[in-house]
Amino acid sequence: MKRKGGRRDEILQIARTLFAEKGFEAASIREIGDAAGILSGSLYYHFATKDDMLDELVRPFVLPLLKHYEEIAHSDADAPDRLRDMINFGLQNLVQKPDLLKIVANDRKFFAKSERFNYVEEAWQDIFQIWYGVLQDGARQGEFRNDLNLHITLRMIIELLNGTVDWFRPDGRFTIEQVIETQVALLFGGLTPR
Amino acid sequence: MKRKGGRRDEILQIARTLFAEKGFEAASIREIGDAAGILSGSLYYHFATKDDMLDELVRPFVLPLLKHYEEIAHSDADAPDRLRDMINFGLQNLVQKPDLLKIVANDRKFFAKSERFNYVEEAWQDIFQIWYGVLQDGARQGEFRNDLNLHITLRMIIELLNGTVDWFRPDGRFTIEQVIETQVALLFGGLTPR
DNA sequence: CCTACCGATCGGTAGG
DNA sequence: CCTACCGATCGGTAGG
Repeated sequence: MKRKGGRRDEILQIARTLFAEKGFEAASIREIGDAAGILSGSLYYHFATKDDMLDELVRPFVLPLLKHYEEIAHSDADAPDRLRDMINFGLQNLVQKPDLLKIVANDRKFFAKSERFNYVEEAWQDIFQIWYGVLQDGARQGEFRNDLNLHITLRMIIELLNGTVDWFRPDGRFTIEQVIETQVALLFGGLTPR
Repeated sequence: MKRKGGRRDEILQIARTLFAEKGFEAASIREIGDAAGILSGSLYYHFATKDDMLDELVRPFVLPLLKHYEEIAHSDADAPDRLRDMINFGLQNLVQKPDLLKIVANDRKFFAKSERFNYVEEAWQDIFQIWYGVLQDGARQGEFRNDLNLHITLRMIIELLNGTVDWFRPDGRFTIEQVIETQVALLFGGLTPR
């Protein structure tokens, strides 16, 4: 009885892979069907629409993501430690759920223009606010430099993390730990030797 | 006689806008026709294929771009100055030709998979190599820290610049000079006060 | 889950 | 540059 949704879940995971690879709109239901060994029309026995498949994948990913960032940001560590923790979490999350992060990061235009998926863009905005708060705290406490435009700095950090989605491969030359170390070192210390 | 291509060029500039806005594949020839006040079929009086339109836009943009980076990289300034110049050029270029940079940065997947447009991805690879050389020079000369993984650092810098394409607006809150200043300051000096 | 479709849209074309 | 199309592909459906 628990196994009833087994096939359904298999299809959903196949869709996840294709959405991440080609983008949601570019991935066709015929490709999903082919990969699942099924006719495209038969997908509609399991799911009402293509959008439903996306929603079922993305919703349970985005909301906990936001919640986790909130938890880190509201801990009582100092701003540099919280920033480190957020970078660490963001990149570890990339390794654990690369497909979902790719979808959510690369299809932002689609989510933003779709009423149904507005919550994804809203979650991004919330996450940005959380990062911004940490930057602001650090600048006020003198833990970060106060001569930087924080909005631009925030954009830079976000691009940095979301951009990593498109080149990092777990089986590649670098471990995620190396990437985290380099990104934290560069972000905190800069290129110039001290 | 010189005005013969006037209409043709108008259409090309309309296509440029739409390719940048929606991505090359998502922008349809019907949208281009509509925006030009023409039927989609009539576009083929001016251009043989949709790919031709893209090629005519992208080729004369990409090759000089690569050449310009090469010139900066081969100047006899020290590595930090060359890096500054490259960032400066990259961001000024973003202001002057935002559409073309968006196309070339955002449709990389398409260019990479298309044989005809391989030269775009190759130009990116060449540009990355140029940046990498400057980073390497600086690290060897002791002008940059030597404890950073340069490959990962390079990725970070590229993402930083290409990511700016998606949020910077010339009519927005920040001037490009502010963005350049912040990016250079953060990249060279880091978040931690000295 | 298959058979057999649907209307809409895609890039592109022949003939004027 | 328009008229009037083409075959291919899209997301989705009725009936079994």
